[in-house]
Amino acid sequence: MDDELHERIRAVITGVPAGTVATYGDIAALSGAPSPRLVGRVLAEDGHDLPWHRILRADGTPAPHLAHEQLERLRAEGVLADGPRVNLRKYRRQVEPDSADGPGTLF
DNA sequence: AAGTTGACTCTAC
DNA sequence: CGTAGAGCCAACT
Repeated sequence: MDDELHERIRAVITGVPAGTVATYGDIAALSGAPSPRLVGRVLAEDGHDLPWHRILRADGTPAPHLAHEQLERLRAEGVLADGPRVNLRKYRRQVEPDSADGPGTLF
């Protein structure tokens, strides 16, 4: 049943560390969701108890209708947004501090 | 059953 | 940086 997937998605979102952010695609990949859209659906339906404000779109901008509050909440957690956009490079999953590579080559 | 919709993403121009 | 199209999946009409 997809109930399990639903719960798994919730679990992954809950597991996102405070002060960091993740994209819908990330949640989808980590939870095994077939598509990022499912993540959005779960959040819309049952995200009231989850740290939904840590979930951003692939370009670092939050969903249009929530943008205002989301950025506000993130700011309260120490995630500083550059305009309407959040620096995914810096806050996304808190990637390793060093990749033996110059800037821009990460990921 | 077929068409829309939506807290999405990617590639192309 | 912007728009456009295609792919995507489950719920809703």
